[in-house]
Amino acid sequence: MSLEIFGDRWSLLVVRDLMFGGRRTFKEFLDSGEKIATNVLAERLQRLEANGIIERRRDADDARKVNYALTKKGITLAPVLVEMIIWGARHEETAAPPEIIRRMVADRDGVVAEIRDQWKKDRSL
Amino acid sequence: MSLEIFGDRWSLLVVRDLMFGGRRTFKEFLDSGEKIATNVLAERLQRLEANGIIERRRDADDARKVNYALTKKGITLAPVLVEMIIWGARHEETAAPPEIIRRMVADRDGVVAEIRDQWKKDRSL
DNA sequence: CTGTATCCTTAGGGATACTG
DNA sequence: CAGTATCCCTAAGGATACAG
Repeated sequence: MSLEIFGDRWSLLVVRDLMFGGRRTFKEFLDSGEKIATNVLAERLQRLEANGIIERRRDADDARKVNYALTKKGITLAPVLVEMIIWGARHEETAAPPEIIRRMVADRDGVVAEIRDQWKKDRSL
Repeated sequence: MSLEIFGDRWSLLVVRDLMFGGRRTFKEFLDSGEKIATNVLAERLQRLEANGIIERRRDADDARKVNYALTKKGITLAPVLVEMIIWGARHEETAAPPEIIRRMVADRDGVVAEIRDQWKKDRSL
């Protein structure tokens, strides 16, 4: 089963950050609010890469930097993540849900389409 | 986050069995293919009940039997589960996907609606 | 910055026996 | 049948130091 991805808290968070959080570097993931250890993050990034969900490339400008990005396969996770987030928004008391989440609730498929378009743009740079 | 549910392999499997597998008793969950230990299953059933996802009732006929069922909140997980299953079907080589899964891929919202209707019927018995 | 390498602790979970 | 109760053990993960 695909539970390797869906059944894992940390993998889900990394994909979420990549998909909606605009985060792409090791450090950015680390600073994502939730406290993840460096070894754990490294292990998950490897696993996600092995599963073809993300890919890593060195930054063109700064050779020390590494950028992670969702692969074509990875971006297909959007509908699942969006559905999870909608569910969460409906069943937990969030003071004021961010704009993006309100839009998901109102127009799920529209937001998924946007996410895909944005990914294509970023990718073709 | 709702990761208490989504981030847990066993919880996901129980909900799946309840939603699509027609399983409702402790023993049926145990025999679900995946090998889950009795103590683990018991713990997850409690947790899911505490979270308002499932409810337990004694069988009307056989007092020794206990039936589990999705609550109103639990059934709202259908779109998420369906989306996960569709993703899985698309990215793993399953020899011959069961009918229900083929229907999900073809008509996601239709299947979700059916699941809900079926739940209502079962519930009003 | 992007990780490895260790160490150490704990929770999760398998196996099994047993109870109401 | 539907769980509890143990025991035991391993793998996951937190903390921290260090390296390329």
